[in-house]
Amino acid sequence: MPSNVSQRQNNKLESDESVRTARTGIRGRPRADALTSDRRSQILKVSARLFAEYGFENTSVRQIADEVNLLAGSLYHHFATKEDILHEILQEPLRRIVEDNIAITKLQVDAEHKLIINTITRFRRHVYDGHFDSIILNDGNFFRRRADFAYVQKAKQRVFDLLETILKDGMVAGLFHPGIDTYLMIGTIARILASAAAWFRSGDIYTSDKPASYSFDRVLDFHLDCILRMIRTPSRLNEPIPREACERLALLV
Amino acid sequence: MPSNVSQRQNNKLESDESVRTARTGIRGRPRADALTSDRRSQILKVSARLFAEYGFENTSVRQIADEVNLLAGSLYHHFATKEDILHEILQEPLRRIVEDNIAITKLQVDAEHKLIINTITRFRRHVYDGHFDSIILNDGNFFRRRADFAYVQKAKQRVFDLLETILKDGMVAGLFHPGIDTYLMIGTIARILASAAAWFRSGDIYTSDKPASYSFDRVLDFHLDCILRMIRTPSRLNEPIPREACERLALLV
DNA sequence: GTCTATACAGTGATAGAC
DNA sequence: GTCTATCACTGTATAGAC
Repeated sequence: MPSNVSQRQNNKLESDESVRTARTGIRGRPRADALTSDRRSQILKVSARLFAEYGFENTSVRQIADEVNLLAGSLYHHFATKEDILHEILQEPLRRIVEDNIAITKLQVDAEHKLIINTITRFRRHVYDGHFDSIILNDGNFFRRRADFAYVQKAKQRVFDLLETILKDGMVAGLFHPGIDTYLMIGTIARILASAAAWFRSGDIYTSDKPASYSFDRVLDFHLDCILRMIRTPSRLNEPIPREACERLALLV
Repeated sequence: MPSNVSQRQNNKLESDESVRTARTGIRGRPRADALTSDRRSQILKVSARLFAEYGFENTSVRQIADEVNLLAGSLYHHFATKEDILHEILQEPLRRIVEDNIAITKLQVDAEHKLIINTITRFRRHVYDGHFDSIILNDGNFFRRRADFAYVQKAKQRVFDLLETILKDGMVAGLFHPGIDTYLMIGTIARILASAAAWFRSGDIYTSDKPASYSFDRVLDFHLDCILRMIRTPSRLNEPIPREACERLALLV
């Protein structure tokens, strides 16, 4: 899954032509099979990728238009402003976060299982909603400055609230060591998962003697291990991590 | 130290006027006491702050010029390009990283002490070279795209190399548990410290029931504890963290 | 639904007067 | 060392023809 998306092809002429002929070929007859009203979702998909790579403010509407073979002006038939595109990109991933949290809260398992399931789920989302995740990470300053994007912070808050509940429950149940500063630990766990997923997506290789292509599962296991070491009460450190059981439950989330 | 720098005052007219009178008042007589040839370092300081807050690409030369009470064109008497300003901002913090690494390598202490000293040093740099750190973090994509900034990656590599040596030594010495995947652990530790420092600087408060103003030392202790839990061989988990001894050595670094 | 054409503010950078 | 004036370009966005 790790990939390097670097080549910013300057395919203006080439693609302009190819598509123009394609379009003329079906003039007046909107195909239902392919991407008809899909212009809209096509724009969303391309924008998400560009925003993730260059940042929202550093992506121009011309760049977006180029990649969907439109002229800049034509974008404004589909969206009122560039910011509206961003709003719509954020909508679904944010909804998923809320749904995940509700589902995990309802589970009838102990705090450690919930922690593991939450970790699996969050890490999966971070990795597979990669564009969303990059945007949230890279344009964090932008979202903080702009009041009309405050709902982004609200979703983040929900994630923190769930983690807080889990940590406190686990401490009461004696599963986690009693000295945990939940406030600091919540932030630390969240940042570990987000930044690890960003690394995993980018496929960044920093050390020479490990060309290393790590699988999703291996990276996930590593971080589960780290998090449980930070949190478990020492006497429980050698207990196995109920990975499979939690994995099954995580799929239902 | 945590602060919120949000207000981007639109004081163009106001400051334009006030300064113009101030300058006319001392026309022709450059004061030696204040900032004479300091124009240059003043520009660097202001630029670092702006780049850190808005990102390099989203900061305009006019913004910089405004804040040092110059016109945009005049900046080009001091620097050839906007990118040169960035190059110079990066120079010193990067040099410090290299020096830190050399100093730590030379220390005659065991791997765990080195790990702790390295953690203290890195965290301190992250927090107090805050502008540098924000730039590295926020404009990471920019640096990765641009070959003429490759030296940034090189410094990062040195940090990783040192951590790798420490981890391997500690495992051989039986101080750290033997199963550590050093490659993954290096990245995880580095990201934990960088992202924790970014959080600490921003003073971001995400949970309602903890208004919490954490001290530098408290946050550092928390992360030292987390890192050692992840790494120590279980039987050594209850040994105290030699904080003071390492703190003294870290000050010499 | 897309294109042509354009408005208009902002961008990094330069030339030459003072 | 700073200012004035300006260049060539890119930024988001709009109006109206097809």
